[in-house]
Amino acid sequence: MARQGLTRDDLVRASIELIETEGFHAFSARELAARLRIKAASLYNHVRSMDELYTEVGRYAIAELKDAQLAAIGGRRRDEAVRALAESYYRFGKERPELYRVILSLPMVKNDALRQAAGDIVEPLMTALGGYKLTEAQRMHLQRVLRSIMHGFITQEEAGCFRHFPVEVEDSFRMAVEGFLLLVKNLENEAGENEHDKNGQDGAL
Amino acid sequence: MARQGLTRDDLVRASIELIETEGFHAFSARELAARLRIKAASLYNHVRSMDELYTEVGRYAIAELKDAQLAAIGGRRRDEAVRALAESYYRFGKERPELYRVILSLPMVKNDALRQAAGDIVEPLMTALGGYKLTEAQRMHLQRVLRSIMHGFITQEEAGCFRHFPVEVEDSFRMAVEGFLLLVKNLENEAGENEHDKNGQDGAL
DNA sequence: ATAATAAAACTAACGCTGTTAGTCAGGGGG
DNA sequence: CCCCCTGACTAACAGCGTTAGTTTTATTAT
Repeated sequence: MARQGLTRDDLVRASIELIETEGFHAFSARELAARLRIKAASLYNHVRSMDELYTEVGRYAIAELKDAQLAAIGGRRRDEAVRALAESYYRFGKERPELYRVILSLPMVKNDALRQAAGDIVEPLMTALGGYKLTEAQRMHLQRVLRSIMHGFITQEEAGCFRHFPVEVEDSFRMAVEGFLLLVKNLENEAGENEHDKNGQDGAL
Repeated sequence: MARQGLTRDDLVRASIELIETEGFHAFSARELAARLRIKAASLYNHVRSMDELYTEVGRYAIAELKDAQLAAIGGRRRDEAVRALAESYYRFGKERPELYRVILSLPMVKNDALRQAAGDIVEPLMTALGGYKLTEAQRMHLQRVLRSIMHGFITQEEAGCFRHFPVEVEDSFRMAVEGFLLLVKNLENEAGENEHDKNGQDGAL
């Protein structure tokens, strides 16, 4: 009615706020519209579908996560960089669970924008791994390993899978990260040995 | 109409089949009812809610996963047991993705039946870790670590997060498992050293 | 065998979801 | 100044889970 000059970006911002405050499940066309003092149908003047809007929130979430990770790495290198990265990832999942849920539920497949955004999550990881003497292939594998560890921890803790044992989840997580560093060192050492006897790609792992 | 003598179990079975064949998203009251040649409202003669039915499917999925893991362990011990367990977990996620999705989406929190079922997933892991010289607390932590790795890999691969790099996902997974074994051995050795100088709980990790 | 009861199906409806079509009003450019 | 486009509106559709109330059927008891 009052023609308040809403933009597509306003919808995205309102969606983010709605999801972060009221939670994942509260995201609906009519609820979002109500917050913008608009009827649900009017949303479609700015956005093609609710899905598109949700995807936009996902891109924001990914960007936030990426920034947090890059900030965590800062000037750190090697183990310190990895530890800081892992901790920031873990914190993001705990402190902004709804945003992280959005990332989880994004169907990265068959969506170009999201596929590109997924690359944004990879980047800080590859940066953190850049300080080690590794092949590019090893870095790719290790990036997946570390990401799986971090991702696995957050989702399972949030799902309540970690409540049956009376030991601290953060300690478990730290142990996982230290284990990862062990693996990295092991691969580094193997490479060093192979430099002597030119054994090529057939390391123990 | 024809009173075909449907049982609650029939609904669960039909739900499982519906989800496994048509996929996660196709699970709806009316679709399920149609397959049973029944109207949606009639489902409520056998089940309190769709949520309850969905939870039942989840319990089935967890039981299947547990069985697969126990079978994989078989008579194996230590590293062999862990490798077999990890591989069977990974296979389950790839071969029955819809069932695994169900497990993922179960809100384990605030549901006693599911909390108990969650314990079923832990059991084989603890069994596989039983062969190592570890404290009970270490086993609990390590169980979480391994579970996070396996879980993280499956979910991320299914979400399409692993497509940006041209290296085999299975190789990454194997690297992760071998890294986990490295961690386990490291903890075992520390324990051995501490037996000499009675250093107590303050290991390097 | 027949009457009573309980179980399982039905229809109709409610409130919610995303979405579309068609309508009306108001501000900016020719 | 008028026109027109944009952004709002209302009404409606198809789908969702779910409830109430009704009818049919099968079993059980007399």
